[in-house]
Amino acid sequence: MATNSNKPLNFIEQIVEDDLKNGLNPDQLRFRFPPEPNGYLHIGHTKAIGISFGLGEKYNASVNLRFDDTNPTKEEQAYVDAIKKDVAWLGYKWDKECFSSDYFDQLFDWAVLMIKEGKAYVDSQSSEQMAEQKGTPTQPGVDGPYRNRTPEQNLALFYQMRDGDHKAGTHVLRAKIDMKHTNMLMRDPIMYRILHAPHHRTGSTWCIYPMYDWTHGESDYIEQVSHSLCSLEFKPHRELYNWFKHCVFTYSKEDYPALPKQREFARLNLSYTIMSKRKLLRLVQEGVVSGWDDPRMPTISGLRRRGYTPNAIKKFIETIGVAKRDNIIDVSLLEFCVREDLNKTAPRIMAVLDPIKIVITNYPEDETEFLEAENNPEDEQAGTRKLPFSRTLYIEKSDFQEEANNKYFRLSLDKEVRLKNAYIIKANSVKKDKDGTISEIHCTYDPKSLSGSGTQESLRKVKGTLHWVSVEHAVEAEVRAYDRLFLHEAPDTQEEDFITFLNPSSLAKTTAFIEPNISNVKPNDRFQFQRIGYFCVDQDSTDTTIVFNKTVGLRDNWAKQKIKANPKSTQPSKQKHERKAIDVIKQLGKKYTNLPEQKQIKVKTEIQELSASILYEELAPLFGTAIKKAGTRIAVMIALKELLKNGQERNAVINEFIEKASKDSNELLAKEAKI
RNA sequence: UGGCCCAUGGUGUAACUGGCAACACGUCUGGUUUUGGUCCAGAAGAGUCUAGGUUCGAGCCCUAGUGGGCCAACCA
Repeated sequence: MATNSNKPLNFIEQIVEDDLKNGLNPDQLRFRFPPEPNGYLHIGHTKAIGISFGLGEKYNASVNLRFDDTNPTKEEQAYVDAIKKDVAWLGYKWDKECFSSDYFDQLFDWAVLMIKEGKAYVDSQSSEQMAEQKGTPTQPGVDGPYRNRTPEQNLALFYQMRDGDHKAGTHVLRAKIDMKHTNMLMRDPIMYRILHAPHHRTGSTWCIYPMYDWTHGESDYIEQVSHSLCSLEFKPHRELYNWFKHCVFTYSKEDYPALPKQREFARLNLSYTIMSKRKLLRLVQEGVVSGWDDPRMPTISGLRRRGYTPNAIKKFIETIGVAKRDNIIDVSLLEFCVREDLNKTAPRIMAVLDPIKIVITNYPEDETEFLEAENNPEDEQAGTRKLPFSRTLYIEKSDFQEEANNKYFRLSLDKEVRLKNAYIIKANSVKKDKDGTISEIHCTYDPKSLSGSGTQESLRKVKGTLHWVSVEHAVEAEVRAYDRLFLHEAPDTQEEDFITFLNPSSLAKTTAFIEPNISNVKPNDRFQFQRIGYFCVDQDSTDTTIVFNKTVGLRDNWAKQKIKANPKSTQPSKQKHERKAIDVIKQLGKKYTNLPEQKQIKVKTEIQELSASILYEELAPLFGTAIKKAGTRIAVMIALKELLKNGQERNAVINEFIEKASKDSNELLAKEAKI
């Protein structure tokens, strides 16, 4: 596998490398992505997917897709299917498709062994009672009344639980660990609960279901996963993960010789959006969005429908890195990644979103010309197409102002502008409605200025180039433009209900006029509407109306300039001089390292004395006692820091110090090196 | 009155395990351009949460503090 040797390793890769160095056989490397099928995958999952599958690719190791399906009340086959579709769409290939429910028998057998060993017991209290005995993070728990049932009693009850003899909530199986443990999860965690609910895979076979902690690690173990990677909030679970892991290892080390290792990374947070399945589900259920695949959703299916590409998403995940500190990544980075990809691949077309009519008065009434246009200037293979041009055209309303200053590169009266792939035109007059709104712009064109014709006129430079579309030939289409779903940068972190931060105008539907070369488009086809942004064909398109989703706008420096107030002040760093002085000392130290060992001690003292004495001489007048007391280099540091708070001439003083110190020290070093 | 984790430009990640804090996005300049896109060239912006300590030398090691996060579901 081609590993990027010059790219620094993230801390997880570091761990893998260390394990390999310490004797782990590369063949034993195995990873897994373990979603619960209770919702759709979102961009946050993509990070987890990218980490585990990325490791799989890097080390040529297999990666399982495992559905953590231990809670039948929340899980559905439909989610399983959606998840598989999303992972496959991203371009990852899993080795085995696994289900935690496949291990229910094995888990049960192990639980029986644990009961026999006295490591698990049946508790028959209410959840409230158990919660009370559990204590709090700051207070230890106490043992419950059923904690010392005999293995025989426990076993009998456990079988009854399995056989459906008890109602939900009456009994649970608990691991017997330590009710006073500082880690709450170790205070006799529940392993099984009774749930008379059908499971999407095991049907009504079971009425007891294992809990996350008593399933996840064991599933890793059964699949012989080497590195079980999850997000930071599972860190406290690691201790329990290891406890269970060692229990089952004693029962099955012949069958499953290797022990998995759980490691945790910080999950992804994206600005202006939420990343919790529960909250996303609420948006769907309350009809805030049209579904899990609404293009405003941060779900993979939403991003797909919005026009994002797997490449763009992968690039994004690669760029954000992996670490352990909380983070909020700005959406602008995601947007950069799609633009970068789409710029290279999306064919360009002309589309006018907010039209105003122009009439080219010196162009023949019923003539139509077909002009040649490049499909993608970034891709020579993309070829060209023909664009119909006629006397009456639409241009963008925002591309015309009756009067404008010369910062405005677009069309205004008596000014010239080029129509992309066509002619240079000049605006002569406007026609207005009774209420004063402009209904038509009357222009004249320069017939010799046709793009690509090679004439002198065609080579003339004009400031602006506009996109346009022939009124007669244009195709109408619905365009859906999206904005961030939330107005708050981090709606997840706020006390208030996240719903209150919804952006009321996150969706804007308009009718656009588009060049006619779009008759054969199909859903998911992506285009660049020139000068506007990237758009893709939505699945809602019909035979009569095409629907486009706006993926992302082009970068727009013009819009920025208009908004811009004033840039920040640029203050040079105040401490430049001080830093430089410190660097000199460091450099002297470095050179000293290169000396033979016997000389180091001698030179070291000399350097110290030297720098101290220089500073003393130069700075004592300014600082007096602080410096006088100091006989070592540390005093130099102190003095330099003091400088920060004092007089004006310090820069000159320090400059002198730097010069003198380096000169003298270098001489000294040179001399010592020679001797 | 606990345990665990984390702290580096505006954002996100680096820093070869101690040697002049780098990369990407974003921002700003200039150039090219028939997309105010792309591309090219350049700039500004942090001295690494604070205070001590170890060291010739600390973002990296030690101590204490501060700030943030996670942990008390028969959820995962």
